Parts: sequence; structure tokens; C-alpha cells
Amino acid sequence: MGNQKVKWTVEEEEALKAGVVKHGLGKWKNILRDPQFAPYLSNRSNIDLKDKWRNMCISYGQCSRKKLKASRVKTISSEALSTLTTGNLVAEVDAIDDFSGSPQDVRDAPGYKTMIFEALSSIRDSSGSNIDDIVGFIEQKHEVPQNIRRILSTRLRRLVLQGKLEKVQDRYKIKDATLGTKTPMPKQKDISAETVEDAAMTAAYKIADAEDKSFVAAEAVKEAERVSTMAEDADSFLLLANEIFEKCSRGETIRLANSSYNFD
DNA sequence: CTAGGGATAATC
DNA sequence: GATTATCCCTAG
Repeated sequence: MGNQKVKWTVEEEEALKAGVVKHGLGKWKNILRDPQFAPYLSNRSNIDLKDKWRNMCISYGQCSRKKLKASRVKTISSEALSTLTTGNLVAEVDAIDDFSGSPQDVRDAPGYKTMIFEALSSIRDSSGSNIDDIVGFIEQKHEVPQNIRRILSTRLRRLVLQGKLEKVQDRYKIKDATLGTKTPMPKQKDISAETVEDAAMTAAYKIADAEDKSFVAAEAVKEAERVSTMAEDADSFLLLANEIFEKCSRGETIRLANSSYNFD
């Protein structure tokens, strides 16, 4: 009398994971409505998504459903985090600021971004400034960490991607307000690195906000930066989705808050 | 709409 | 027989 059980395909699973990354946990209907995922999930209901996510969390957590009842392994234990959420991570990830406004430009670290423009407009070299000039200038005016060069390198790359800076050879110039093309907002398989990073970060923040998991967001941001730096491949998006997914499902994020939290 | 428990087909 | 994956029902 019951219905046939139709197993989930990997495409469906990936779409679900990506959907959770983008829309956050528990936003099943949103995921389903998103034209980006809808084609893959046309045979599934929002309840199906929820059930499937539950199952995936259980299997990845190596814990059967009935044992789950006894041993309190929820998706994430909110106990462990209360000790970690506040301290070092928030300080470390300066990218966490206000993203309540437009989801477009908000997640750049205001500090470094400002410093970069300050440096560039002060140096005012018609051929642009290379990264050493910029680093030198900023080091003189601000207290900056050791790995400032690497941080700046990431920021510069991103600003170029956003069309706010122009890169000629090894030199960076401010690109004046001719920002004709904002985000191209590509279709399905053709995701630009910037969009990937953007979506991943926004999603990570939403998840963190919903579940009080700042450290997951911090980790995701780190991953997003790495992804955007090293590859402009849509596959990275799925990789990132998988990583976030696994971390969500087994609450295995504690270690990186303790000591092994490094940007380099 | 979502979370959670329960029922059932598929699998071990 | 037990466990797992999917589907279903209900409360909030």
C-alpha cells in the first residue's frame, strides 16, 4: 500500500547541499523555489529535502537514527560552541561586519579595503602601484599583522575581480566609477569565482546567524577566500558545499578554534 | 512552512 | 531479524 522508495541521485544530493549553502539550514522551500536548484529537485518536495538532509547528517555522523535518540548527537551541539563563538575567531576574521545591507559589496574587510584605496590614492602613480608599494605604504601607516602581504594580495585580487581596481602587469590602479557590469549573474554551470565566493559567504553567514555558529562561518570564509584565489572553477563550489556540509553535520569544527586556526 | 516521530519499502 | 532510506502525518 505504501509508495515506492525512489533513491536520491548524486545530482539531487549535490543540489541539496549547494542549496543549503546558499539559503541556509531549514530553508527547504526556498531551495526548491530557487531556479538554480529547482531543475535538479523537480521530483522532490520540501519535506523530502528536510528528510534527506536528516539522513545525510546521520550517515556522515556515523550514527544510526535510534542511537541518535539516546546519544544526543544533534547536527551541532550548541553547548560546545558557546565557549568558542565569541573569542579569537571573531577577532581574527575581520571580514565579519555588517552584511545586512546589499549582499553585493558588504563582505569585504572594511579596514584593508580602505587602506588599499588610501594607499593607491596617496601614491598616485599613473602606471599604478605594485603590491610591495602598497604593503610598504600600509605598513607605515597602520599596525598590520605579519601576513599582511598575503591578505592584501587576496583583497587586491578580489577588488580587481569586482572591477574596482585595474591590474596592469604587477601594478594596481584605482578604476574610477565606470562600473558598468556588476555581477554577471551567470547561469547554472557557469559560475564566476566572484559569485561563488559571494554566495558561499552570504550563505555561511546566514547559517551562522541561524544557528549561532560563528566559527563555521569563519571557516567557510576562509575556504571561500581560498577557493576564489586558487580556482575559477564551478566545481569548487560543490567542494565548498561539501566541506561546509560535513562540518555542519558532525560538529567537527571545534579544533580549528583552539589553536590550529591559521590563515597561512 | 518546518521539525520531529512514525510507517513502510529496500537492504543487510 | 535488524538497520537504513524514503515517505507520511501531525503539532507548533
